[in-house]
Amino acid sequence: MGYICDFCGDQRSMVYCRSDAACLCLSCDRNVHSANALSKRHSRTLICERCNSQPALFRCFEERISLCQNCDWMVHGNSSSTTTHKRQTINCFSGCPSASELSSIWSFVLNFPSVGESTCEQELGLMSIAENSSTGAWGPNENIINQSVSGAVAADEALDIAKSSVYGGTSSMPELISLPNNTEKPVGSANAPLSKLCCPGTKGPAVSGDDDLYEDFNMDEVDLNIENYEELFGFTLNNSEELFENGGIDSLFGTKDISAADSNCQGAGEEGLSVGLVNTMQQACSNAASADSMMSAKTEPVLCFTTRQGHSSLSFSGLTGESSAGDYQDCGASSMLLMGEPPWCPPCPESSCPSANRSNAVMRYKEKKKTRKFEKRVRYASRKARADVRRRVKGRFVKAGDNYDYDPLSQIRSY
DNA sequence: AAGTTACGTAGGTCCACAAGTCGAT
DNA sequence: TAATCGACTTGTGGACCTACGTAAC
Repeated sequence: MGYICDFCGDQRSMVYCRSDAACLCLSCDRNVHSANALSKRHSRTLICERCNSQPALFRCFEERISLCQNCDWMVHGNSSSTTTHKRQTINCFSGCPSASELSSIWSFVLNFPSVGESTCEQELGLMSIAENSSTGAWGPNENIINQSVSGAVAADEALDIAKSSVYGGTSSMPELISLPNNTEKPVGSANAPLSKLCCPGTKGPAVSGDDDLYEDFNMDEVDLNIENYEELFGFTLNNSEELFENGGIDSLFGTKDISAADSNCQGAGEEGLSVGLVNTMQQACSNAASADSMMSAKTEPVLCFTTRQGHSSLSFSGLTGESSAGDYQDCGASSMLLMGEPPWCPPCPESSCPSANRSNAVMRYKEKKKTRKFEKRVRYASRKARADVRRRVKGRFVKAGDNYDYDPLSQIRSY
């Protein structure tokens, strides 16, 4: 993936296709994605002009550059001179838009090469560009993010963000939408505000105190029972720790139910806080953390659902300061969240897309897990030192003084 | 082609106990 | 507020066991 079109290897790539994990020039993009009805549904966006490998999420007016989540943070997250840069979210598109249509949604891109009109628009009868309409998406003004604005974004705004950023078109708005709100906090920021998940049915905007934050997500208004978790997450959990640490494929992509929250969560209950939480999904999303990235996090990641006095929130955890943003972006699945398209809101209503995404996710997960296995990190050297010299019976530790069949020091048996 | 068996691989579990954590005093 | 104490939890590695996938028959 990079500067040159992955398909023709000739032209400069301009578009990133999440489904294909490919960088394409506009011409190839049209060719590839006009091939069939499924490929037409691939959502694409511009390529980050900084790293040339990730889908861009924001357009910085000052820098005149399109940036992915990670690069956006690199550019705007640390320098006080750039934190106030105004930025516009970059919409995804699908179908086979013409150059002029692309220009209309990405007005900041001055010269779209003409790629000719394909017939697929007519065939499709619609084109699901996330337009800057007044209702379903951000208008130009609405798109502007000023980083000086802190923390949470109002629910309606978040909904609009999701609508415009996740996927165009009018069909199948997800029941729960992640907020691609990326810019406020760095990786592992301990006090990051809860990211908010909003639902189309939620009531009006609530800007932001912590309490308001909970108000945006009202359990009474969201059909979020246990049966819906699979729909919600794209997978179901039995134990979040199992999910993230042990990483059983079944627990991630399979059919287990949510039956027990992590003990870390359970201990957090106060004042109706049913399940505790550790960090925030915002952190996960803001660092382009994919599911498997989070799974590979080195410290106890937790997925928790919280309710407090009728207010609810949802959070992922597992990102710590020792994990750089780049760590989360180098994985294939990152685009899922980078695109503002969480696994629980498939971009297309048909079942084919989720299944394809799912198989891709499984494949990426397996590869990641394979690699991760050999990266075990010892947290306490002293404990390792003890374990290394401990006497055992068939691999198990034995009480001091008991017979043993293996002594790491002497390699002899006591009987 | 379908079913059975053998084999390899991956991951979970078990054990004891020092070190760490946390609440009570 | 700081110090101390006790109860509880965590983490560590090697061997074993089980589940799963693949190949051969």
